Amino acid sequence: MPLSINEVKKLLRAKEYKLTPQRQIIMQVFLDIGDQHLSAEDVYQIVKQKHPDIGLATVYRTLDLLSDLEVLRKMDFGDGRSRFELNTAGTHQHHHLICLECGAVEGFDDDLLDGLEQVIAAKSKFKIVDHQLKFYGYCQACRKQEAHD
Amino acid sequence: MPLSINEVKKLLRAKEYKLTPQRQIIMQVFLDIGDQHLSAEDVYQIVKQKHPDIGLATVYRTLDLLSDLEVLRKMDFGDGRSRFELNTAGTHQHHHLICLECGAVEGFDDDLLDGLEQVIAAKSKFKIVDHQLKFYGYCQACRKQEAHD
DNA sequence: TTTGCATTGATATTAATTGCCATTTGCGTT
DNA sequence: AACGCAAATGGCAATTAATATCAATGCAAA
Repeated sequence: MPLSINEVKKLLRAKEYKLTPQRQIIMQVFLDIGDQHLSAEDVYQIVKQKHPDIGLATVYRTLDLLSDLEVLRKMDFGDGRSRFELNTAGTHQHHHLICLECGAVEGFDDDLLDGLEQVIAAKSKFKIVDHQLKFYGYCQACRKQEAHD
Repeated sequence: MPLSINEVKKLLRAKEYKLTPQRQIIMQVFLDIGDQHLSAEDVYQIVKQKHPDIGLATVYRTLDLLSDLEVLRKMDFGDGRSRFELNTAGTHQHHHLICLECGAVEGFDDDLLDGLEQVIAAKSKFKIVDHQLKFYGYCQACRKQEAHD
């Protein structure tokens, strides 16, 4: 499902939230930028270019809200700040390769774990609704510069 | 390999580090406590009971050092602070179930992904050295209180 | 013992995020 | 179309984890 602003609006309304201009502007950033992951500060900088009067607190609040709605997905790459990206769950799962040298993050898609959720759920008492998989290693650029093989 | 203080000492010496009393005390916390994950603050509080003169900065430095040595493993559960636990890599991989309601974290072991690393490595240009898998859901206690099924 | 260097502990600092609150705005109701 | 009110916003203060700084300490080798 290629998420549109209107669909986001419906999701908001369903939980008694409003689609304010600020929320729309922030949402549009993700729709425009595609499958990239952005920090709150990233979003703030992008948004400020055309809308200098938007507040950083609003950016944080909106990102949290959109994450609650599962429109965005909040991620943590271990560098102290959260990243957000469009949640494309349902179609395929998005995972990440993180370079231990330079911190670069590369995404990749795979469905291999969909079955695994049920296995784990059966073993534990958890009702599992989502999962996140991260691989750590060395990216191509860093492998060339230093001997990591 | 059931890690002992002596093995840690060897690892330290191999990289020209010393096994200071503070480092030994902090390491012992993890050896005593078993497979639990602790935040830096947790470790600080535990250590202070018997050794009130130990500094928080030393705790942070030691946890980082032991993580570099791969004696500990630094983890992020998305609540803003890092956790550390004994690294049992080599035997089996340790993963986590995180409750979205109360934040409880439960560990579980599984080898299912060992083969997957090679598949991903082949598809990407990364040299993969580690991975981390987290499942999000609702723990048994929270499932009883609210309807999450 | 003396010198050198890693380590430590206290404190200051940084940086991300959240809290607070007065003001504004969207939106259903008149 | 104007009203009323809760929701939302923006600016800034406060919080919190983590790191940097630096003088003092302590261990190891000469």
